[in-house]
Amino acid sequence: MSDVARLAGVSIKTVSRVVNDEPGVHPATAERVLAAIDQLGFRRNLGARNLRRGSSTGTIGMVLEDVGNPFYSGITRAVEEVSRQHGRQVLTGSSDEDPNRERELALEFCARRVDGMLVVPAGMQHGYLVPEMRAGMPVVFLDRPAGDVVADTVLVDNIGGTVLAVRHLASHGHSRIAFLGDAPDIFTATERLRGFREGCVRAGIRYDEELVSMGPHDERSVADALRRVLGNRQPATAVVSGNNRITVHLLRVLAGRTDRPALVGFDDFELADLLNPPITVIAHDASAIGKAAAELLFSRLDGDGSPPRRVVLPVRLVPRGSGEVRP
Amino acid sequence: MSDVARLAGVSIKTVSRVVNDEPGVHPATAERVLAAIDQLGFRRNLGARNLRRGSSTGTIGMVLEDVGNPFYSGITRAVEEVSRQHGRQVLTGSSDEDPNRERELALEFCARRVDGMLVVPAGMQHGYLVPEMRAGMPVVFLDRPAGDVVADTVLVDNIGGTVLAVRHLASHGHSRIAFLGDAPDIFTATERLRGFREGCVRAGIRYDEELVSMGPHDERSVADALRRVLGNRQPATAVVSGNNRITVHLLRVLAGRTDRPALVGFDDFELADLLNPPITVIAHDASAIGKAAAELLFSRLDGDGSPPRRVVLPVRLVPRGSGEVRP
DNA sequence: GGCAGTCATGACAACGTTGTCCACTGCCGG
DNA sequence: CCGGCAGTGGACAACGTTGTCATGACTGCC
Repeated sequence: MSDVARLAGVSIKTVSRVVNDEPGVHPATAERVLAAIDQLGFRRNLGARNLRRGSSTGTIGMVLEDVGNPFYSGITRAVEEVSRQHGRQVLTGSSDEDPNRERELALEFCARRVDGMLVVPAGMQHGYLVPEMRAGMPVVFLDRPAGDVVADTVLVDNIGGTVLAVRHLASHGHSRIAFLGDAPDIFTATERLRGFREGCVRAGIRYDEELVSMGPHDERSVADALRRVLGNRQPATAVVSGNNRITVHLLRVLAGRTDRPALVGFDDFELADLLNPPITVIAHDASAIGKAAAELLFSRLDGDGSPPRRVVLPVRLVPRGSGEVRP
Repeated sequence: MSDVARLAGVSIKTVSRVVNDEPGVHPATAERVLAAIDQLGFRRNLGARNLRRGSSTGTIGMVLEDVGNPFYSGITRAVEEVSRQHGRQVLTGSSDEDPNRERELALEFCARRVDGMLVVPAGMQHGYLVPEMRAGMPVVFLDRPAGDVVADTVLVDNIGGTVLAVRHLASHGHSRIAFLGDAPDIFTATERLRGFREGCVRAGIRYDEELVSMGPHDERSVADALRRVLGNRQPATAVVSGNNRITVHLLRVLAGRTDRPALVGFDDFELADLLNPPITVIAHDASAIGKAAAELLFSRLDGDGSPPRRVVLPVRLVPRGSGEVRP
């Protein structure tokens, strides 16, 4: 900046005035300054600016499980969109379900003085965020609630979703329904299992633990689980899958078989409608989650001091065929 | 920091020494300082630190087309991974193919003093980056080359890919092959078209402009284009699709028809193998692109001053069925 | 001509941190 | 008893900006 000032023959403060569009600079002077800026390729240092002004850094942080997963990248996209409208950039990091990594990323973002943070919790302990939150940094948790702090949270109706799935399958005559879910330390997994159980009760079906297999799941473990529930003395005639990845594994395993059980998957996914049979899913909108969470975050940044909110977004069953099979 | 110093009864410099693990602090003193830090929830301001040290900001910027697109989110994930190994955070932004937005994002990242930048070009003019590059900021372009600057670039073998696709279809007896590509101002689109043409020549097939439709494409325009090439006096018996989104649109359009042409799609996508018929694709690895680009960037940051490189990653044809149909 | 009132500009401090350099305390050997 | 040395701690400047306030040159008016 002082280089620019020297070249334009003005003081550094005048350059500052020009780059900040402050009034009170003679047009001819401004012209000279702009020319100098252009010639030197000067770009003001936002870090220094933020330091001096004590103002926001213009960034928000986002910790999620895996940007590579279409579900989370959909969320990311929506968050980016809302952030743009509010003039903020987004720092992202993937935790890979590792609580330490989540913590590391979140604290790193704090040190960078993000204006706010969106977190898809990997672990159950979030006490480490309390000092920041007390210092005024808003945090919104997405997809899963925080372990041990009260904070804004955006969830989908996990329980309602699996209740719907079971009801749907039961209404098509299934009474032996299996559930393949994610690892039980993941909030959404246990909620969906709970909904599954509740759905069984409401539909008057016996809840059979032998038909439940909780992850972590890869293709092989899904194959094993499927073999088990289908090879049972009283085999399952339908399966509810706990998330999009498990559904995909399941589809790949089922591709080789002829005795395909009915299937309802939690989470919608691209091309589900073009498979044979098309896959019935519990759909919810990833971008809606991102949008709701980001908007909640920005309302906090705009001074909304109301008590922490818990937003639960609705899910809907999209019947496509795979769940309408009769046993 | 001065609060911490006051609470611990030391000078602010001593606190600095403690947080930086500098030698020359009495263990008992360090203990007191750490306790004070913990009690106050102090987190050092990385912005100020970087300003003072004139060191790297520990961030890299990444401008891409749309994080929500699985192809780019795969790249993002790989970039994140490599960046983590090099101790950097990643700022991302989606340009939506808008050159102005790309420029805006890139300059914003520059103002934040990112250590380096990865750019999927939306436009053809990148002169605006020259000052930064001259000032030592490495930039690597991905998926498409920069318009008017010489710089590191990571591409896939677009031409080779469509040549392969045409050869494959021709070897199954097709001689009337259509090409549905993206907008011609997108580098990959014209390259793939060029490969298509070249493939026709090599296979001894007549290249017929009436069978080519360049986008931008949505589902409706794909349907129109398909109707045109199939309704031709000499209808196409096979289609090459120019990218994953066009392929998906095409699949949705084709779902209703019985006279399905053979199909080879550029870009692999999840579940392509589970469709009926399974979709033959020109596959390349999104994460390999991200990894290669990020590693190139970090090698520049580590001082590699060799001339700009152009890395072209191989593609391969994955035969699955949709391309093996006979006319 | 003098005086208030504008306008354009600049000097200086401060943001939170760290590097440099100096000062103090003991303690040792001569 | 003193000089020097090792081990500590602190004062101060600087990073690149911007907010505050002061300065100086003009203008218009009595």
